[in-house]
Amino acid sequence: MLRLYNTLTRREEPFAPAQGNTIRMYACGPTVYARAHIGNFRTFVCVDVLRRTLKHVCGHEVRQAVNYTDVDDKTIAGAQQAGVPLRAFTDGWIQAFREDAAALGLETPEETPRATDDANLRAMSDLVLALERNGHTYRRDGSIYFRISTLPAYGTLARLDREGMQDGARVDVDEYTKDDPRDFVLWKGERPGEPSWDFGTGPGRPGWHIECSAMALRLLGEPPIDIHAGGVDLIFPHHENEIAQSEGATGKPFARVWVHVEHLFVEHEKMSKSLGNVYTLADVAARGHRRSALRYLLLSAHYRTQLNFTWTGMDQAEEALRRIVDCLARLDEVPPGDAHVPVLEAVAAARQAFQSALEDDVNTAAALAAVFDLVRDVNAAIDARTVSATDAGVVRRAIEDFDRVLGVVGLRQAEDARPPMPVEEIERIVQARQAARQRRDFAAADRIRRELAERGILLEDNPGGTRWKKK
RNA sequence: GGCGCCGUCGCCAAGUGGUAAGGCAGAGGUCUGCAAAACCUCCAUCUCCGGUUCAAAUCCGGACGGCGCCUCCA
Repeated sequence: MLRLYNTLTRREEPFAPAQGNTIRMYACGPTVYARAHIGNFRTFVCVDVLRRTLKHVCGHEVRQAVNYTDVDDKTIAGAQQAGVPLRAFTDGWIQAFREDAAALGLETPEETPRATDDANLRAMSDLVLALERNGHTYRRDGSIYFRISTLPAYGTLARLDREGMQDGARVDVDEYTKDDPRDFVLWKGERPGEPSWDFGTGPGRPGWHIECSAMALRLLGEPPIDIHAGGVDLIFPHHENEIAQSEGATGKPFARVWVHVEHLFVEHEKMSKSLGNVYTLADVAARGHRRSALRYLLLSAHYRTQLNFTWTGMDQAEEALRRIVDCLARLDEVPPGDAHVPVLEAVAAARQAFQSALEDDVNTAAALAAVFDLVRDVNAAIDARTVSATDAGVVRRAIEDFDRVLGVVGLRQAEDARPPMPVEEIERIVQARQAARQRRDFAAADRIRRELAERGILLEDNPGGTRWKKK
């Protein structure tokens, strides 16, 4: 059974869906005003692996919602600068996000709502009005605020200490007037030059926190939902406020388990525009790295530890992934025959270790170790000629199953299937080189290999023939 | 000021009471026309100091070092 760390209780807990076999999960998605960076994607990749673990290791159904925040200060400012309507502006960044997500092998969630869709705005307005009826709000200059003093449980998730947090804490300087600095806005009153909607609250636009509460409740059904996930920085105030809104309106707990992914650092520093270390997928690709290697790197550490992104780390990830893919390629050249018990045992041991690792709070680092243990055993067996095509199928299926969760091997294979030059040309050249080798014209053979290497293609001469692969 | 996390081999990273997984890099060897791939062997006592225990990287206390949150942020 899966054990998951719950931020609410600060401990690992056995996890099962509240009702039936379906997990209802919400994860906070991107604000679509720019290209998402690799730190954003660490969170999304980890949530993707959690999703896949729930499906393929635990055998649950998953109903997941991930939102696009397409209205806030940044998107409004961006649209104004670009001189295009807000919707057109955010359309472009949503498209960019989807491309990057696909390149990283992220599965598409069942629901990907946009905050500014009418159904969602209506849900937000209804939620605000429910809070108003329950006495949790006040109005000021056309805006509606949540009064946290009306909810004694406020601060439970973030473990806020009412006394201790005064000194040294930076004061929230908001353009809107609030009774208590920690009160937060639910609905921002209409302002010139800003988009505005009115579904009963009065004209304006939603505050940031309300969209997640409203869309989670609308799309995932009766609270509590099973899992709510996001980056650690969202614990406060975003998730704390989501809880306040949902529970203030419904009177029921909002989410059973809160999962938070630690931050990605770059060369030991927090990513920031002023340091110039905010990288996107395009930046990583421009350095000659595969998306699969980035996904691998993001999975190589446990999701609750800070992960330090470095370019040498990317190099190491490329090599590690190559080891798995090369092993798979060797399996293709194994002779037919019956199964060998030691191979089957190695596969069984790996499956067991892999599952245990993921059930232990999604320990991807340990799960990867199980994969590499299998790779070593299989390679040794291939050298000892004790692997048949029958065994190869068993091994391949195991690694395919592992990759249903990791999502990294298939990604790499797909990338490598698109070499920098036409496949037919590569194969023609390889054949020409084979002919040279037959004539024992090794000078020519080596020259051809060198030329291909310069064009990004590496050759491996094996007993069964020559294999080419992308550098 | 308050709350919290971390410090494991050159690099990355599991392990959280029973005597240090895995990956990358490195050294030697086997195989190979060469190379690659692969295999075999080698390569740490866990920041430091005390304490608890038959037994600690793992628990407790302290020191040093790094980091996060309390503000928009994945």
